[in-house]
Amino acid sequence: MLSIGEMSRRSGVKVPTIRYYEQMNLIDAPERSAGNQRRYTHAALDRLTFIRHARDLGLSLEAIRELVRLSENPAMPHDEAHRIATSHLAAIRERIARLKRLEKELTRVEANCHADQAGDCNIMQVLADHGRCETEH
Amino acid sequence: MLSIGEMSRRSGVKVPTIRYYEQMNLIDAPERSAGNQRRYTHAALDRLTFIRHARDLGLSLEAIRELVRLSENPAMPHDEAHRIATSHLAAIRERIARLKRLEKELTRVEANCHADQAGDCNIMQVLADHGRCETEH
DNA sequence: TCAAAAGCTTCAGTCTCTGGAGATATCTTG
DNA sequence: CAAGATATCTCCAGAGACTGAAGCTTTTGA
Repeated sequence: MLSIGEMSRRSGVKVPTIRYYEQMNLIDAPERSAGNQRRYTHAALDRLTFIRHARDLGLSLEAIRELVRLSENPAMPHDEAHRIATSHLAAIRERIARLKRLEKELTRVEANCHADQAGDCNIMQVLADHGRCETEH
Repeated sequence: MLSIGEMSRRSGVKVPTIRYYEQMNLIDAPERSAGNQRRYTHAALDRLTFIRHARDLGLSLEAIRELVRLSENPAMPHDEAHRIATSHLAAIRERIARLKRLEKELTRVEANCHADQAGDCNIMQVLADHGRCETEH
């Protein structure tokens, strides 16, 4: 049995956020100790980690709620889960591509920016010039 | 002179968001038409695009406000701008790495998921198993 | 055993938008 | 030029996803 702090440490989700997820019905209310403190199972930790990763992926809590529901109901056809998850894939790829470009530029900047004034600083250039990039917005 | 809708189309920032940025002092209040509608210069469009990209990068509006202030004051040393921007670089790289991993896995899933039930669906596996991944949280 | 650390509930606040209502302005086309 | 469609205006409320503080109780560990 894990305390909420232990859950937080292991999942990377902050304590108040875990309570928030419980309130939002993303995770089940766990058992309580004699003194009314939350005590989680390892299954609960797995679910929380699942949520954490789905959030990293950019899924909304609503989408995650749907996925969680489906995963608890494994007799249900998976088309729905697929639809929810894949509907985010294009957006994710777009985000990755943009971030990768910016990362490359920023890395270059970091390596060789020797300007003495903000106006000459590459970082400004990167952020400003990127406006003329080919990505459609 | 650009209308707010034109600004929105060209920058990819929604109309209410542009007004919000004005209210938050991220962009200057533009001139108005005789009928009180906002009319923007191309410089304003550049600035908005700058903000858009900085947001994509994950900078907070507060950080952007600082950068904007610096970029308007090009006589000021750029260490500050550098500090603000580079302070996000590690986090960005981390995000990219995580997203890349997940994208790879999701792509694989998309290509060959033929399960009939949610319990067998790779997407669930990906999200759940990723909990055992090497990334520290 | 007893103090420090962790947890509890409640509630308010933050950040970054986003949308609706109702009124006004601008553009387009007949 | 008139009229109708479309775009803007302001104001305000709400959403989504947390986050933190206050004041109190429980657990832990030296």
